[in-house]
Amino acid sequence: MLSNQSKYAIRAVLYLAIHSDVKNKIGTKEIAEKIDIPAPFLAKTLQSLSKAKLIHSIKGPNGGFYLNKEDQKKNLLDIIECIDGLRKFNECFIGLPRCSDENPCAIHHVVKPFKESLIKELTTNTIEDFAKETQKGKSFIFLK
Amino acid sequence: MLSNQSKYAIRAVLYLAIHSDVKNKIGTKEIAEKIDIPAPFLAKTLQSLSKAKLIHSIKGPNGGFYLNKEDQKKNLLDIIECIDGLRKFNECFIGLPRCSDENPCAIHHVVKPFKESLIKELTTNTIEDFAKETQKGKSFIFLK
DNA sequence: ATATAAAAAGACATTTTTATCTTTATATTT
DNA sequence: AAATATAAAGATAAAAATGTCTTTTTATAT
Repeated sequence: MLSNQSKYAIRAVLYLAIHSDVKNKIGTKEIAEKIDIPAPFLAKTLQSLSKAKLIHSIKGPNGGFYLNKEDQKKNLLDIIECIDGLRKFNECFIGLPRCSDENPCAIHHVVKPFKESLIKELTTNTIEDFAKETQKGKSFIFLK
Repeated sequence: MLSNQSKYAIRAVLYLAIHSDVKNKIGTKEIAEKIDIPAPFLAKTLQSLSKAKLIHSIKGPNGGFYLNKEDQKKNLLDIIECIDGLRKFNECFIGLPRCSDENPCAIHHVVKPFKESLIKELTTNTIEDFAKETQKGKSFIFLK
């Protein structure tokens, strides 16, 4: 479904949502260790998110990545869009170039409702919302 | 979501469901042209399906691929399982190794219902069912 | 029997994704 | 101002997915 990179991005952003703010920046090494993903690849990933202003960063000693208040209000589809693009979500399940409601592929009507509701879930819930559930101990972003 | 190969497999199988039977075998070239996908890659794909007995084939002059009555009763998840495996459907949306109902990832509860219903749709409808809708002109397996 | 047409099998090539390493730029601290 | 820690950028490497080509096997038709 998602690329590894998008998965890493989501986990890293949720980690930042829980543990960082403007006063507490976090480096790639810590994040990579805590959510158990390759550090150099994560660095690349966070750079992309930072360039897109979905997260923020400061260089130098005591620098690192963090989410500000606005960043917390973004949603997971913003993250996915930045890393993978939305093609995956929009394109036809069996790869027809012009599949649409008017000219549906053989399984269009079976797949469409799930796509739509999934997108709705990923856009109406904020990063903060997901982070809060994890902070309450109701869900996890790492599991060994 | 699905790999290209799975998408090709589904389209090819639906093509065979509509156009083939034991008396009317179809070669890779015809299928590839009709559903607009690379012929050699399709050949590989059909060989895998054939090996798994999800479709059938005969070598030699007038040989080719076809679906028998039993094959028509199989479902699309069988096809996907043969080509991609089911890992994609079972694994955690954000890549946690031990994500489960008891230890859910941060978005487990948001994603789970869609996965389950999608799997249900892909298993309860047969290949024949999808083919019939296409034969009625209500859906397509190629679209230029 | 022989020739032929098709799938099956296997080797090869390309592209994309994933991952790592090195250098550069920049804030911060001393 | 200098040293340092960190992100940013860029180059390289490895693995997986996608796609192509060649050879072998086998059923059919002649």
